[in-house]
Amino acid sequence: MKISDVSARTGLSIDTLRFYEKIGLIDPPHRSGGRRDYDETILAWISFLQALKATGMPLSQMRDYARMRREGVETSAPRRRMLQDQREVVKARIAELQDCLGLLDHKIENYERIEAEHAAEDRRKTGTHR
Amino acid sequence: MKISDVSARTGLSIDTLRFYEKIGLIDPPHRSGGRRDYDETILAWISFLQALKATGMPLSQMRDYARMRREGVETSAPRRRMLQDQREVVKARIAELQDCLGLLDHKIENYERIEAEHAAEDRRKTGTHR
DNA sequence: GCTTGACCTGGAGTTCACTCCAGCCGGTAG
DNA sequence: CTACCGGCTGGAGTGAACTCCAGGTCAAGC
Repeated sequence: MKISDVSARTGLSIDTLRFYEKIGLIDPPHRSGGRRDYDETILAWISFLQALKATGMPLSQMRDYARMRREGVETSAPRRRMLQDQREVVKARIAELQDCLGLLDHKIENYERIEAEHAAEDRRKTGTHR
Repeated sequence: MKISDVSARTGLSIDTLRFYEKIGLIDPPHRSGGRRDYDETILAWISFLQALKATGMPLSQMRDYARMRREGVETSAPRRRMLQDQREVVKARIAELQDCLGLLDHKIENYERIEAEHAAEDRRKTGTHR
């Protein structure tokens, strides 16, 4: 698979793929004629990276995870711990967002009330009552 | 209230408060002897800003909101719409994070399984079976 | 055989949201 | 009176995560 294929299938730009390789998130793929030649397994890994990113994990931590993954099964425990920690982060974030949702709902209701009053005011002024 | 008080009560640094003022998120407060002198109402506004920020809204949008707020009640509708849009953003983000949570749980279980097998393997090797 | 287009590299530039700094001022404690 | 503290300004610097660019290579199509 060419880099353009990986880009199309993952939604990451070609530049981002090379950037991720440079910082150690993605293993350097084989080359054919100087060009990167990825195998299919990269897609699952990238989609996992995208999920970690979606959780808000910084690239630096993702890089640590990727490094441990390369080191094999003996790093299983710390990797699991990383994911467990991240799960707590995500839970906390969800709770925070739910609080925000409540506040937004409250504010929106407030605006609706104000707009209704304002409209009533307008009707009274223009004499279009009832 | 001095800037250091506002900083202490909101958790925003003094630099951040001045920065928010510079970009138009916070109205320039009165000055006493050249120093900023905030009144209590600033606290509610900043806490609302912090909530918007927590939803992931960029400062540029928050600045638009702040500008409309200064313009008064006739901007009520667009402000309400902003908050409604942001509510959808937040809902989508919560859904995304919940998906991530599921993936993390799955991965963590996987690690637990692998670690259990690995431990079993170790016991067999060292002859400490059962 | 020449042009085109995809890919390569190293490095510079961008955006966002701060954060820090030098140099200045003015009120207060010793 | 002077030394210090907290605040002031304009502007530079930071870190994260890309994004873009110049200049080069190479295989394939016409």
